[in-house]
Amino acid sequence: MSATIKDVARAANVSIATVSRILNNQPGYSSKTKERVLKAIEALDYQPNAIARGLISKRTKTIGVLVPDVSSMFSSSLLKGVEDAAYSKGYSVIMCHTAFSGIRTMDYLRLLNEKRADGILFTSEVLKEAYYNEIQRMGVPVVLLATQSMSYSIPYVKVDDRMAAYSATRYLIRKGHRKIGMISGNKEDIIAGKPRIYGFIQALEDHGLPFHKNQIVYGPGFYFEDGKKALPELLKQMNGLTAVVSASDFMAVGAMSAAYELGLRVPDDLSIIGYDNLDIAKMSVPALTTVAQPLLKIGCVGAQMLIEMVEGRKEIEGRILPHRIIERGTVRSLS
Amino acid sequence: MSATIKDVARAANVSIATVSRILNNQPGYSSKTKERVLKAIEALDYQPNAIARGLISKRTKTIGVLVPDVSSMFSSSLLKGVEDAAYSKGYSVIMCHTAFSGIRTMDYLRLLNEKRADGILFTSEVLKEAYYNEIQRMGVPVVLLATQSMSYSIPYVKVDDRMAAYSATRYLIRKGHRKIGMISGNKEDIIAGKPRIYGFIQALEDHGLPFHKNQIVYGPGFYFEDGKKALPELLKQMNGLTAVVSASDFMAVGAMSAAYELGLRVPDDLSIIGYDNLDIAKMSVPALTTVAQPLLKIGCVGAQMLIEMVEGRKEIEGRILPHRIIERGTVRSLS
DNA sequence: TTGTAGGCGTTATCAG
DNA sequence: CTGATAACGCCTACAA
Repeated sequence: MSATIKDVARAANVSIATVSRILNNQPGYSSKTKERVLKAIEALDYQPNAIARGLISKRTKTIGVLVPDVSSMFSSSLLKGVEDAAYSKGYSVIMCHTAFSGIRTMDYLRLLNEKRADGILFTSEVLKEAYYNEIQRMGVPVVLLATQSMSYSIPYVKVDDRMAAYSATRYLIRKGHRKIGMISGNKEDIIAGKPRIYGFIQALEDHGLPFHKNQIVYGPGFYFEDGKKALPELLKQMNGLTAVVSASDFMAVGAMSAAYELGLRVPDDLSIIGYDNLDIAKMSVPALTTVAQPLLKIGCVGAQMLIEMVEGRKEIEGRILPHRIIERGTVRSLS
Repeated sequence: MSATIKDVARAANVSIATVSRILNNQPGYSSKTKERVLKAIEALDYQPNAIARGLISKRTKTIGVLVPDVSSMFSSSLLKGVEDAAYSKGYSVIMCHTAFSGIRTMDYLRLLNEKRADGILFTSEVLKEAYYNEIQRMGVPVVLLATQSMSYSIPYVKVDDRMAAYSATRYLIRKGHRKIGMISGNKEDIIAGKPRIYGFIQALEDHGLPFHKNQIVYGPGFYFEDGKKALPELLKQMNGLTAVVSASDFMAVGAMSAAYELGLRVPDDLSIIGYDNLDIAKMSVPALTTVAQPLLKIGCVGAQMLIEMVEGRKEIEGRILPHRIIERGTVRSLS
C-alpha cells in the first residue's frame, strides 16, 4: 500500500541506509543526495512506519492513561491535559477506561505491555498491589494523577487535599459562618475522603469552633445523588446550619438540588462551597463557589513528568500543585 | 527485558514456529507439546509483542478517534461508548484531540497513519476535503460519529437532528405553549445548526403556528455563554414568550442562568427544553427536560461498525439512532 | 507433528 | 559520504 523506505531508496537511487540517516537527521550525506531523497519522499508521499521503527527502537512514543470513568467531567479534564502535553511532545495516548474494575485494569495493563507503551499514567484510584506488580514487570515508568500511593514510592501530581479542604472551610468561617457542616463521600477514600475530612475538622478547631461528628454526613460515593441525599440528613443532624462544605462539585450540586426541593434558597438560606471546579460549577444556578483543583494542569504536568522519565530522567519526585478558591454565587457573607 | 517467543521455544524445547502456532491456535501440534509450551509461557511470563506482530500482520488492533474537545461532556460520552466497544473487541483507542484545529487534525491523521491505526472514528465536526483525502491515502475505514458528510459517502452514526428538534418543539406545543422561541448556535452548522432550526420551524408550521424569524436567536457557538447571552435577546424580540427550545443542553443551562438573573422562574415563568441529555441536564436545578441523543450508544455502535469494516465487512451504511424526550422539571404544562 | 528460513520496515554497525 | 547487512520479534510457507 504505502511506500516504504526501500521505495524511496530506489527512487532516489541511494541505499536505504542513507534514507534512514536523512530521516533521522544523522550526519553522513551530501546536501545534494539529501535533496534528492527529500524529493523522492515527497513524490512517493512516504511516511515512516512507526511499527517497524518501534520494533527496533523499543520505543513507541505511546503512553497509556488509565481512568476509572472516562466520561466524568473530572477525568475528562485530566485527559485533556494529558493529551495536550503528549501531543506537544509527539506522543500519543491510549485511553484505558478501567470502569472501576480490577480485572479491566489488569487487562489494560497487559494490553499496554503487549503494545509496548512507553509509560503509564494512573488516575484517581488507589494503586493496588497487583497493579503495582504488573507495572514493575513491564519495566515502564508510571506517574499518579490526582492520587498518591501510601505503599509505594511513585511520583504523583495532585493538590494537597487536606489543605484545600482546610481552605474551603476557613473561607466559610471568614465569611462569618459558625454552624458549618460537611457532606463527604466514602470516608475511607484515601484521597477524596479522609484528607478532606481532616482538613475540615482542623480548620474548625484552629478557629475555635467545636466539632461534633454529626457535622459530617457520608455518602457511598462522591456523586450528585450522594450529595442530594446527604443534605437532608445533614439538616436533620444539625440545627442552625448556615453553610456546608462539600467534598466534590457533584455532591455540591446535588445538595443544591435538594435545597431547591426543600424550599431552601442558596445562598440566602444556605451557603455551599464545592470542591474540584468542574465545568458544572460555573453552569449551576447560582454558579458554584468552589475550591479548584487545576485538573488540566495536573494532567499536563503528569504527562510531562512521565515523558521525561521515559526519555531517561530518573528519580522524579511528586508534585503538589496549588489549589485556589473560586468565588461565585453560592456563599453568602454573614458579617 | 521481557521474554520473547524464542525464549519460550528454547525453554519448551521446540521451535518458535510451534510456539507461534500454539499462540494463534492454529492446528499442528500434539497436546503434550502444547502443554509444555503453555507451561514455559507461564514460567517465563511471556507476552507476545504486539509491535512485532503488527509489523507482519499489518494490523495493529488500534483505532484512532478524533474529537474536537475531549473534555466536553458531549465528547466524553461518545468516547466512553467508543472505548467500551473497542475494549470488548480487543482493540485499543488512541485519543486525538483536534481542538477544532485543522492543522492538529492533519497532524493526527498523519500520526495515525504512521502508527498504522486500523481505522478512524471522526467526531462531530465536518469532514473537510483535506481530511478526506488524507484518510483515503491511508486506506483505512472511517466512520462518522454524530455528524455526517454531504460531500462524501461515508458511514455515520447519529440521530435525525431535524426530527429531534421537531419532536422537542411538538412536545412544547402539546404542553399548550404557543409563543415558542428557539436559541440556536451557529446557523451554518450542518448538523447542530440548520437541521434543528428547520425541525423547529416545521413543527410550528405543521401545528398551525405562524413563524417569524425573530423567534430564533443565534449564538456563535452552542455553549453555556452563548445560551446565556441568547435568552435576553430572545425575550427582547418576542413578547409573551412562554417556552424555548434550545439547540444544546449547554445553551439551555445558560438560558436558565440568564433567566435566574432576570428574576424569571423556570418553569413557572418560562419553560425550556434542551438538546443532548448530557450529565448536566439531570444536575441542573430544576433538572432539565431535554431531547436525548444516545451518545454512548452512538460511540459504541460507531466503533462496532468501524471494527467490522476493519475486519472485512465491506459497504456498511449509515445508521440513524432514535432520540427521545426526557421529561424532567423545566417544562410546565399550560393546559 | 514439527522445524527451517525468509521477510515485515526500520535502525545501526560495519566496511569501503 | 555511502552501502551492505545483521538485527528487532514474530508469522508463515515450505520441508521434513
